[in-house]
Amino acid sequence: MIKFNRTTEYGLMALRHMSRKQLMDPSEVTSAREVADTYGLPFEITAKTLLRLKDSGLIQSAHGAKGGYTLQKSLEQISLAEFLDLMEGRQSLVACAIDSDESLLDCAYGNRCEIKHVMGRLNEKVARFLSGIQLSEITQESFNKGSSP
Amino acid sequence: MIKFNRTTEYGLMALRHMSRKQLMDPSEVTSAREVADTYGLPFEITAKTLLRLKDSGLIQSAHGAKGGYTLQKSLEQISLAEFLDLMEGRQSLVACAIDSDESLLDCAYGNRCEIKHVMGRLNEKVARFLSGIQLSEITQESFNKGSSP
DNA sequence: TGAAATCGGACTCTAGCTATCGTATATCAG
DNA sequence: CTGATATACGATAGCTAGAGTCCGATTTCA
Ligand code: FES
Ligand code: FES
Repeated sequence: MIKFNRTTEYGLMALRHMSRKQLMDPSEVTSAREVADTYGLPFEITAKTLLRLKDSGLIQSAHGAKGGYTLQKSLEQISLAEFLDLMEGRQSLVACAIDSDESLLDCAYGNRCEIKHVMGRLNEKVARFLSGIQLSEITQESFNKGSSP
Repeated sequence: MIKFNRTTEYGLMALRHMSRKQLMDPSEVTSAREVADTYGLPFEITAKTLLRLKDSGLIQSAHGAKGGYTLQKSLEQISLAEFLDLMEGRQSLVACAIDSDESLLDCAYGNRCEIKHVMGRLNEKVARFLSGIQLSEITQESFNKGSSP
């Protein structure tokens, strides 16, 4: 149903790591090697993940020895929806209802399926839900525990 | 991020079909062949899907010619969370946080990962969100369009 | 000059989703 | 009784995306 892929989680772990480090000294840089070694992650994938975060504008990079990454955007300004878009690409509940318009693209049953429109609206509902979650809620401890159980 | 698999959508299409049919005459039965032919779905998978719905107690089966399936449970009593559990198995945002307890099972980074607890709470939040959606909202037209944008 | 870092591509391996085939069993109509 | 139409069930193949690995190029600091 709903599941993060590995790179998404690696990215969250890295962002949390950098966020905590830069709380004290904002000039501190973090290398992919450091993140991988700290948490036991595969180095190459960690490097690719950080590169992706950099290409997305979330972090900054510095080449060469003593180089590494630093946070560029405040994690309060990024929603989980945006982050998932960046890491895993825009997804949809069903293949043919990413947007209400470009629907029939890769769905063979688009013309006969009667639940497409409903799926589109449900999709928007999910997107709103994910947009309401700040990345800082995840990378910091103290994630809102009790709501209405 | 979040995506239904095919059998889940086939199941929803079938439930909607049966629901509409039985609105007028509750004694009407629906065969897998009928569903598959109506919507152009592969027959074998449709049959397997309906069988799964029957094993889950959502629908009833009648063997032999003139046999088929009939709705057993009211679709208002089933949440999207339950349905996804039935169709795709209990899933989690991350591999190691299905429940707050049995966490470290199949996650290699469980001991070092610092976002596991947060992921667990986020997972519960998603579950509450999906539990708040009735299956009838999907199988009927008129899915709640505007909430808080 | 070498070590450490970002950058980039190509490749394998695997698990899970999707689909198909074949077969057994049950029921109704004639 | 027989054939048509159902459900029920298992085995299997193809495919795709995810995850991980390997190799190389470039940049920068000491
Ligand atoms: S939304 Fe694609 S077949 Fe229904
Ligand atoms: S929750 Fe599994 S590694 Fe973080």
